Amino acid sequence: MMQLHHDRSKTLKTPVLPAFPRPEGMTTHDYAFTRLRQAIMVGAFRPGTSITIRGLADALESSPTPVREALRQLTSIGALQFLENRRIVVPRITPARFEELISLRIALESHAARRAIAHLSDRQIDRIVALDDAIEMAITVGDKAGALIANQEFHRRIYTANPDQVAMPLIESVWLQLGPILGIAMEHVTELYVVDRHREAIDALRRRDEDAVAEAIAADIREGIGGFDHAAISKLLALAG
Amino acid sequence: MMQLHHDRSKTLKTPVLPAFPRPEGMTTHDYAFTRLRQAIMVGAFRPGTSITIRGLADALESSPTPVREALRQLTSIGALQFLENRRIVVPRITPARFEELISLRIALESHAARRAIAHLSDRQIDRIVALDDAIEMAITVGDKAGALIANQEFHRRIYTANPDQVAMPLIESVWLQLGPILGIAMEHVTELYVVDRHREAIDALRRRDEDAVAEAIAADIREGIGGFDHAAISKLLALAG
DNA sequence: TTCCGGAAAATGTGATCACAAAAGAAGATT
DNA sequence: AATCTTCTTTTGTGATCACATTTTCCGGAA
Repeated sequence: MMQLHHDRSKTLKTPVLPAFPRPEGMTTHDYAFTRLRQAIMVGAFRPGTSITIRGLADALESSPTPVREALRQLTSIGALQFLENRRIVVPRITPARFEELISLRIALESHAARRAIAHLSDRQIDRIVALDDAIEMAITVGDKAGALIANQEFHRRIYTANPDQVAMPLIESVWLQLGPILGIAMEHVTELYVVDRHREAIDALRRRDEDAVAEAIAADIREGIGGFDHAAISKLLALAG
Repeated sequence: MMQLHHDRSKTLKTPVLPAFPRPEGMTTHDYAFTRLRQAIMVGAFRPGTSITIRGLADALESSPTPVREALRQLTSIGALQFLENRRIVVPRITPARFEELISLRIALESHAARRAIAHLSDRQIDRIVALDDAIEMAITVGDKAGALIANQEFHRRIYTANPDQVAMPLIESVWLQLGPILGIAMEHVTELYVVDRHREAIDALRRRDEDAVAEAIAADIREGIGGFDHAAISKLLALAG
């Protein structure tokens, strides 16, 4: 494998991806997929951005085959879209679609939280509290991306406590679909609010109170990214073409 | 494009897929994806079945590249699994995982039904009733696969009435994950029950009664495939290796 | 028979290339 | 200036091949 390949040495039009080193033994395809996925999840792409296979292959210093596979996978989970004319784009979001995504997030995540409660040990809950501290730390430092990732990890840690859980991939699909608009929002919001319902969720977890946990998670989503109303989303989308 | 390629003319170990003609203009990749997806959805594959890229490429009379893309997409939605040793298999199901999937189906589909109600016209409801008639017809004739597909179409038709709906792909992901065990169940169930809550759901739709619709859908799932309890699933899985 | 080791076959991976379709650029026509 | 036409470039698609890893097979030793 690993033959030489010629760099096309052109100016890359492809957006710069947050780089991360390629773990030993990871396939080219998997690397491309993971890196793209991460980039979309944290809002590195704008809605409507068009992607080219060869451009990405050059950026990742590989060839079209594994990149195309990665892009295809990303379309399967709603992160990208292959249009009729065979162009590849980051899906555009309408206010209505945005509201559907938020509503779906609430349904999925409150469900996942309920199913996880029985599996959460006190020790695990302590580790989740630590994560919440990390979030507030990132916020005070002003590290938006860091806060975002830590926040996702906070939610993920709760839901995946259930070893037989099957909802996490679907939840992440929704996160991916919200990624692009999240990127826009982050740019236009100068200061980060510290309003979250994490403490409330944690208390409810400690009490093993299903309804309270579900309500705290729902409120957290509603008041977080879900807090953008119809008009705000329209404005954001207009600002970013 | 469309160069010649040599048929390896061997006995194909790959399970026979329900054939369907390739629509004009559809790419090889898309054809492979659609056909495999359909096959898995109706239970044509057993849990644990292993798949090979070249085998499928031969069966579909194409080459590894587009087939691999299709398989990769199917893994993204939980229909297949690439193992560590790079083998591709239909995921195995444990009773606990089965229960999680059913529970997730209920959460997702009752949510999708709620969000669809406002968009359903009386005319659309009439068409859904016709679909329900088709299901009962298929059942009396003994056409299991037909009944299954019509049943899925019944659900899909309701949820997709909402034009901004985003849950359908996730719901189909869950259907795909249930497909293999559904295939086993269909083999070991000699007679088809006609117990469904479709009439109840339709009446609730007509009344635009959100809670009643959600409850009817939930009951339909619980008493349908969801009706298999822990013991029954274990038995089914044991019967089919 | 059982277990081990090495050869042979099968299989996933990824780079490359030819092809077709789409997009973009440039010039002519209205 | 706007629109259409033609040529060039870009881009997605899919077949093919070389390579590395894994699996399978088979013969010999315990």
